[in-house]
Amino acid sequence: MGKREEKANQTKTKIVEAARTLVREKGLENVSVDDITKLAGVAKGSFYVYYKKKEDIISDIGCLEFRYINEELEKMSNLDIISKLDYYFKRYKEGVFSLGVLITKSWLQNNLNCRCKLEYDYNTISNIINDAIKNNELKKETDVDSLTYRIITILYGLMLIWIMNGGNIDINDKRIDVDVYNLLFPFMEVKDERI
Amino acid sequence: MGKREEKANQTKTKIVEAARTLVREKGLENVSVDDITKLAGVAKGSFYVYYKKKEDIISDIGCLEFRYINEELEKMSNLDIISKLDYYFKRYKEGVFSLGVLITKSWLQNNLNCRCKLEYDYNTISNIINDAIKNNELKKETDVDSLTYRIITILYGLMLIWIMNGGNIDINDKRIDVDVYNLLFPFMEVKDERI
Amino acid sequence: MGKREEKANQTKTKIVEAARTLVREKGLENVSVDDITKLAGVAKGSFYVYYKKKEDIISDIGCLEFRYINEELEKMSNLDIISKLDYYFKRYKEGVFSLGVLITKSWLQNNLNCRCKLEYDYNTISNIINDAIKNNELKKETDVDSLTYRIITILYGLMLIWIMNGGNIDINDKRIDVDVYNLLFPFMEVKDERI
Amino acid sequence: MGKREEKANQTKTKIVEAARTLVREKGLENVSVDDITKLAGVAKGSFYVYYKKKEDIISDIGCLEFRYINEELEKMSNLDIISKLDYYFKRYKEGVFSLGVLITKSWLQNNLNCRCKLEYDYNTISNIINDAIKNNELKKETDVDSLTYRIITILYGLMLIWIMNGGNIDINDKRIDVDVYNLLFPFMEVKDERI
DNA sequence: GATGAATGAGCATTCATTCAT
DNA sequence: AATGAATGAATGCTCATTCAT
Repeated sequence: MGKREEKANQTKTKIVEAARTLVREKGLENVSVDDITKLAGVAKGSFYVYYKKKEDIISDIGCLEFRYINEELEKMSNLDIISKLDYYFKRYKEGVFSLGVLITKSWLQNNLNCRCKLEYDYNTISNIINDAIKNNELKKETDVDSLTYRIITILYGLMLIWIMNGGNIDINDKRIDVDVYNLLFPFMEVKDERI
Repeated sequence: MGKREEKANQTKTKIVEAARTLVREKGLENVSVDDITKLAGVAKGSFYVYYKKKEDIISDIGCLEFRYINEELEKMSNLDIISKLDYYFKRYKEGVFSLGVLITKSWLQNNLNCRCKLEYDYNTISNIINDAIKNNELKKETDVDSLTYRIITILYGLMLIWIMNGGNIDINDKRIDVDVYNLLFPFMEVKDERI
Repeated sequence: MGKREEKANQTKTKIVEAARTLVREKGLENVSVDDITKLAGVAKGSFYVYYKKKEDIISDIGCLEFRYINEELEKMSNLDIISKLDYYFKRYKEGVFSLGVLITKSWLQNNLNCRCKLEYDYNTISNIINDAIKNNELKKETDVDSLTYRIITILYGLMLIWIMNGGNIDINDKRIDVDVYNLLFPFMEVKDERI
Repeated sequence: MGKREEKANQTKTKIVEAARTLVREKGLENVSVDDITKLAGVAKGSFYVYYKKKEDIISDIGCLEFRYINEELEKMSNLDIISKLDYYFKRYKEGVFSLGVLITKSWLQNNLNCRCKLEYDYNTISNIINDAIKNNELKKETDVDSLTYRIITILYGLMLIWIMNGGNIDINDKRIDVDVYNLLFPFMEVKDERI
């Protein structure tokens, strides 16, 4: 990477980090491009070197956090589905938790119309389920589509509750706990003796 | 009702209906007070006769729809919990459905910071559960708080998925179907022979 | 006075008193006709029964206070000029004092363009001076016009200083004290032995 | 100065000059930002590049004029107090005169609540007086505070009279003339033989 | 690439005034 | 005389975006 390229990268990083800080505090709608570039210590115009529209920066702020989760999941292929989903729920909650209410809210609002996040999450979860079917953890006749949606529903429901609570809910609060075992119970191949 | 009062009512109705139409199409943030009053065929200032701030109209547009549900539930006290919750989920989806994506989105965004809706829904559902415990439908030791949150989680998750799909999901689509029986199974007093 | 007339008078009185209270607190420019009529407990339209324009109420609020002074002065014709002016300055300060900063400010601002107040005060003072000349208290060659202006200058200067201090100056504070004797000294017929 | 900077300066100047013209004609309250920028031939938004609020421009319009006076006074330290005060009154009147009624009125109204101008003028005048005491022009026991206020009272009274006359009073009109000698007479160290 | 002055459409909100009842 | 719903012009201010340097 040449010096020029390096400097450019620095500028972009400064902008993203400033934006992240401000959006976390006040939410995207209450942060102006002016605020961002001022905090970043760069010129207003520089913002538009990297982003066409103000909103375009959101994906750089928020998605990153969630992408980590999926990358980590890929390295856990040898674990059973319950462990994977437990982990997934745990990390998801941590993601929302660490991002803060407002950043999540902004991210939510700016993605509310596009299906991209939904599709992304769908793929992650359906992959986990398909793997489990291949490994005979879940019944062959499991309706992957339905089960995936059932899980996403819970995921998004948790996110919304957390936001509506203003973020004032502990990550381990039992009210937002998910009982993965009971969730999967009807679909499991070899019934466990538990219960 | 005198002539004056009647006319005043008409004016407010015109405004709410115009607002409803526009917000449904474009979302509150993209609708100006000017747009609303122009469509309603009244003066801009008339809007402020009835609402102090632009956002204040949202509750008149949206909340009504959801309140109906709860009123109806009260009339169903003789039914069993599964029927009640089935009905509740069905009506909730219909509510979101008939309101349209954007109106729901607006409503959501303008209520995201206050816990009022969460509390309202919490009360409705925990009442249903408590009734079921009294009627010996659910185990005495059921953790009402947890179960209520589990149901709300699904409710809100569904709402979010539906919105993220841009409203293009059929109300009967099995992906957003809720299996109330399985949901309650671990808490039921007399185990059914099913499964 | 008939019953009708009496009621009408009550309404007007309510309006003036409400306006007075509000203007005293916030200044006319920050008080709307709505505020006034709401506090008065009458309909907005009633305001326009008595006043053509919003500003028209100011004279009813403010001038009254100052008119008293002049009426009182007329009853003091037998006193010497120094007593009269001492009294005049004292009452003027009391007037500004009791009206409050904002009402005075409003009154000032709404009369800044018209000469009426200036003329009114001019007449009052020049009358006092002319009387004094007749009574041989002041020299026959006294330039009435100049002396009147000299006194008004001090009067208005005091008022302005008082306002600029936000009204937080004591009515007896020596900084806004006027030494009438020294002021008149060069114009007095029979030099006093004082000093 | 770079081209950019130079241009920026031009823009600000255009705005101030346009504002000055309009405020002189109609008073700040009757001039909109739109009017100003239209006359200046710049975009409305440009106004807010230089001023946060509309009122903020007043100081740029008005204060300048008065600051000149104080700067000039500093260069006159070798003159006697009567010359200095004569000069001060003369320049003050000229300042108000050249600013126009409405600009002064605006400036007055926007400073009426803050003591800054009063304090500024207080300092200027008390400096002159203290110098005079040091130079044995005035008695050592002179109450500086009182005398300063006495002078300011006249200053502000003159300003108010001038404004109330709609500016239609000649700067040399004897009615707004100040007899500095008589004003200082009681405080002078070595009594002149005049009178 | 970086800058930041300039833009100008856009918008929420206020409020004096009117007039039918 | 009293009402208060309706009016709609007026206005301060924001801010995403452009572009000459």
